[in-house]
Amino acid sequence: MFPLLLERMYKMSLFHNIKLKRRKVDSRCSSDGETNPDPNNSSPDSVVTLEPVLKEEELVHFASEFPLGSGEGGEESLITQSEDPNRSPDTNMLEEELESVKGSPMQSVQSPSQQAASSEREMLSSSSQDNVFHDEGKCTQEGAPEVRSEKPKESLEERGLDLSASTRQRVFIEELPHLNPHLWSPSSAQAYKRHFSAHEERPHVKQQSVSSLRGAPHQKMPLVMSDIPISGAGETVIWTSPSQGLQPSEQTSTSSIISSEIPVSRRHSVSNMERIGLLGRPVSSRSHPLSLYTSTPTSPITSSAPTIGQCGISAGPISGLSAIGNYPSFDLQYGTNVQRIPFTATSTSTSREDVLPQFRSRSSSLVSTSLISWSEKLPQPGPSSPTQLPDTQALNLSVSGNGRKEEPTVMAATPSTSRGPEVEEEETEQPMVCMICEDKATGLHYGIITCEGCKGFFKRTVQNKRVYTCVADGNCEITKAQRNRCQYCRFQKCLRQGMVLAAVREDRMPGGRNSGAVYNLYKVKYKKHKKGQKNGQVRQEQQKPPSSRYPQQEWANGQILKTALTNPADVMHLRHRLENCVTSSRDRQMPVEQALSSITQLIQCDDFEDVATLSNLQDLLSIKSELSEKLCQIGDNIVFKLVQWTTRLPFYSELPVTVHTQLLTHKWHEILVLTTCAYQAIHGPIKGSEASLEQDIAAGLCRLQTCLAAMMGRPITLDQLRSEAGPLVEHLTQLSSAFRRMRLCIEEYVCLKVIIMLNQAEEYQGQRELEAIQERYLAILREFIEHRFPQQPSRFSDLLARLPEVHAAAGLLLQSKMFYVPFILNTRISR
DNA sequence: TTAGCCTTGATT
DNA sequence: AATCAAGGCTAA
Repeated sequence: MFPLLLERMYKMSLFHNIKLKRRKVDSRCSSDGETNPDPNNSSPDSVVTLEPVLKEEELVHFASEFPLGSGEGGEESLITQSEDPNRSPDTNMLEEELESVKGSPMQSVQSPSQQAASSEREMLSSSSQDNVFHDEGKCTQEGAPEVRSEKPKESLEERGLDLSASTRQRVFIEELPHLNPHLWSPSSAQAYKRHFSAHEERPHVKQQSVSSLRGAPHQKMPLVMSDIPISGAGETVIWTSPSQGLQPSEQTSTSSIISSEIPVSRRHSVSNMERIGLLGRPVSSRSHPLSLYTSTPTSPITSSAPTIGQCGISAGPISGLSAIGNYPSFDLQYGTNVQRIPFTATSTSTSREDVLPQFRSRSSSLVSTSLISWSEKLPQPGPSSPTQLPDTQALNLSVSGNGRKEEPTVMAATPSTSRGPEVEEEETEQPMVCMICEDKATGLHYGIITCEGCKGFFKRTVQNKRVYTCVADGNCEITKAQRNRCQYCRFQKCLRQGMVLAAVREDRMPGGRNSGAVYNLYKVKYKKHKKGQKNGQVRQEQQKPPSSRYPQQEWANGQILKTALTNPADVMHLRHRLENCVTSSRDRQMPVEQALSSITQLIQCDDFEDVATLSNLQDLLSIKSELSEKLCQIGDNIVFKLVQWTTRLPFYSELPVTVHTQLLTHKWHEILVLTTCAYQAIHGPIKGSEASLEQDIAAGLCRLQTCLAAMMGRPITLDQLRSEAGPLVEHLTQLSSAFRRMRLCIEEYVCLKVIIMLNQAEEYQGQRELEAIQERYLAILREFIEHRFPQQPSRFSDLLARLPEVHAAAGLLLQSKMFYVPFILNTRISR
């Protein structure tokens, strides 16, 4: 994996060079001399000395021992970086890996500091385009705005954020045991494999069923989360966020592998690549974000009474940063020992066959490929998630057993149409279909596969900074026949599907290829690129959001919102105060262009349909697998998408991973509720006959009944369903209905989502930081609403007033542990 | 304004 | 030389 990474870095440098070449005319590319303020800077000296090398241990981070977190905050390093004495890289394998990525594009491998230094130049090409917005209103004729550098990056410590070394090494999802479905059952690694690295897997590996890898059979049909037994040797994948603080001295101690693989002459380039980076994610957290856990049973499951299928993320209390401390409770709950096993080629290929059977048959290179692919996928921001990639595409990206790569075929279907198993594309050359209008596609354009028409449309829109308006409700269908009816919706779809603004060249230079930075934003990679590169990790243009410019006002908003979220009873009072705030701050509004641009960013981050629906529900219903497995798949899905979304957020890099962890920990269920209900409201069937709420609820229960019966393989009475899921369905339906009535639009939804997540009730060190960001999005949302719905002066506060309902429904969801319910309620409209 | 076809130029 | 994804041109 190591050379693979290096090769990628080298590639990055090549792309970067192009970029420089292309952009050097731009005089604004100037901030290179900026010192790096980030104390996390893992390699400031590498930037200066152009010495890119990373210590191998840093690149190949394996924790061989994981203390189970004794402290409340788990402050001791959770990941001990130990050299595995058994680790002797198979040279052939490594070379295979290297070979397999020849010609591959760079991936974002960057230290946190590099990010600070990186975005300036790279963002220039997109910054002005980011200001294109897509609603009525003026367009930004002034041209490119300056790179947002008015907010000098304070050191994170100065910002009161915990950046102790151990904290920096903290695990991301690892800190969310209840959020981490991998802690639920042994099937997790397999499930993650499906999600993350199916693209690279060899077919024969894919075939392995999870259950066949298990030990003892389940004692009984698991129905509730706490019923899911972990009764066999299994494994759980945990994301880790390994060390970020590489010392320059360490970095110079290049391993022989590095020296041999990267000619000295290239190191400059590699270093440049590091420096420019892509979207500013730490090298280390990118490189090896996971390790494996195994679970072995120590006692029979102590189950609660059988009840309607519940799935879940731990039933235990949500405890945020002290999540590590949850592991013991997890153990207790499930009667298992959790043994952490480093996920390394050596460990999987040598002695731990019994524990990691699913990887046993894989070559170490494949394991490392998976590892790398994980690391590439997880922490990088981008407007679409890898889960979007159809499994069939993943299959096409698999490598053959001897490590040689097969030519990946670009899928032409939209994520929504390509998810199903129906899209078998094998060698048969199916005509490519435009991901926007389904016309005949002519290739990859601006990051996705489109027809000439949509390509040209996108180009014209961006180049001319055109602004469109939808005369309807912003949900126009875009097909070949109708694509010219609504430019607004067409362009929105372009963004949603992942077309990259930055790919439209400011300098209009024809020909050539795009820079790596731009290329890395692509959802689909160049056909020529080899399998390892292809898993469409799309990153979004990283535009440093401006610092909060409205401290007082927004602070007030934040306080009000917080109260609203925690004390629903005060909504009326809050609404009144909010309205005061809104009116009293009119003179401080952010420019509408900025608001719209930020919203566009959020929309790009948010793969709405993907996050709001279960793509493989049909599979879940039909496949004869154990219920626990199905539930875990759902859980995997949920968590993965949530994490993906988080990492793509524009402000992701503004907060330490630990904070994001905390945010997700506390808010995942509300986000889930908001997402699914908003989806239902926005994309659901138009209730022409104005079905009553009761009818809607009844319909939802019926659907639930059907799905559950199919999943569980036995009928369920409506009474049982009603008693156990009734209130939840009611709440969700009510919320959807309320959103639908007010015609919630996607712009509002993406803002609300961020606002909800950033609303942390409890105090902690970085509170102010969060509030600042939240307030920014409150201002953005308010601005948007005032602009888009000027005739609805109370819409902003009305919208916020829905949040307590989200809170309540989410509470029910958590309580019920039936996290799939909102998805099932959505499925009839998603399929 | 759209979209099909052409030119361009870096990469393979 | 072929490929591919940029931008350009122009008839409709």
